[in-house]
Amino acid sequence: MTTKSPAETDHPANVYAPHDHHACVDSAVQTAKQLCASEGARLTPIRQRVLELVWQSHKPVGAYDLLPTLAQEGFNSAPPTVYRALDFLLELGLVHRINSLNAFVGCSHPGESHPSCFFVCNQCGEAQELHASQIDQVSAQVEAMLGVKVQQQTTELMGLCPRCQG
Amino acid sequence: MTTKSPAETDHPANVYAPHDHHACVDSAVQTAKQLCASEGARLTPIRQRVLELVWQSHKPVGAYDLLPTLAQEGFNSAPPTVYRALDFLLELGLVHRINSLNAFVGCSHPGESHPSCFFVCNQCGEAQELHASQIDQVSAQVEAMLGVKVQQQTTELMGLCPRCQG
DNA sequence: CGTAGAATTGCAACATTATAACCTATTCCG
DNA sequence: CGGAATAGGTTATAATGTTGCAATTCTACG
Repeated sequence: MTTKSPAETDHPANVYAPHDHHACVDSAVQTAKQLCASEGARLTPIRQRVLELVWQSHKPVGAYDLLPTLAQEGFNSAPPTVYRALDFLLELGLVHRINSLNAFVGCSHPGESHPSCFFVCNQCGEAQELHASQIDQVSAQVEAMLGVKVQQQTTELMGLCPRCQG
Repeated sequence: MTTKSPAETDHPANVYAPHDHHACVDSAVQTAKQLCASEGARLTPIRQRVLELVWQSHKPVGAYDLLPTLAQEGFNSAPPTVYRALDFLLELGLVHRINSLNAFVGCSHPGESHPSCFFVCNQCGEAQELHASQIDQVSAQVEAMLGVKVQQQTTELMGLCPRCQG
């Protein structure tokens, strides 16, 4: 695989379309390594493995779902281990948390700080990260309306993906 | 208090400004009664009391926070009791759930189905429901972009309210 | 009325998700 | 090296939410 800058990642524009998912995982790990290098953060084996496991599919995954796999692979697998790895990945923006599901999913464009916005299929569970242009305008509009200062923003849309509508 | 249609409720446009909070609670209960009547739903004592308690402030409140008060007042106060009441109120759109806080807050405009959108102050914890015009356009934009069908939508903004920016 | 069916509530146990506290091991860097 | 900072191991527990079933209350309808 050729080296790419963090911005040029191999993620499909629509996860509900067929795609080479292997490339998703590879790309996520590559980007993570670069980001950690540039931030002086350490992508330890546990952290990298948790990142890979989160990326195993586009379905948000619960922290406890990761424990058995980590145990099988000889990693420590107590809850704090996984939560610490996830917290690390969250801080670097490598994963997002889907609050309505208590679950975690890989970020398709880490590095650039951005509001978290996902569509999640109610049936198959796959989540697509979005950069709807309207979303970015919301915080500005709200700041103007209320006189507040927005620090974080997350939007979660649920419904049926193209494959699950028929 | 004069009777009002559900649309004409007594809620301030900005909860961070001083307001007669008693009117918030009264209005919420009145609206709930009307809505239940028109829907053929039963606003039982527990359900009404839970609604009132959720409305005691504009801070989202955890389900377990309600248990001691209900117990003091002679209501049953096991978790299922509260969760059932909250589920009922959620279904009727009388309260919203703030997923990032695992907490519940009164809806200021029940009756009209709408996306849930809140600003929550990271410092004082008070939550303001919003009807940012951009928000309503997001689901249409996402449906067009991905070919999905959106069924629910929630947005949560966190930051500092006018009073807490000092 | 009065009873059948539906909705609601009481209750006990349990499941899931997340964190606290405390200690050891590793890594970084002067 | 040696001390500070970071990361990980371990145990226990907190916080949040659910299941299943029995008992009760309400409602509609004959």
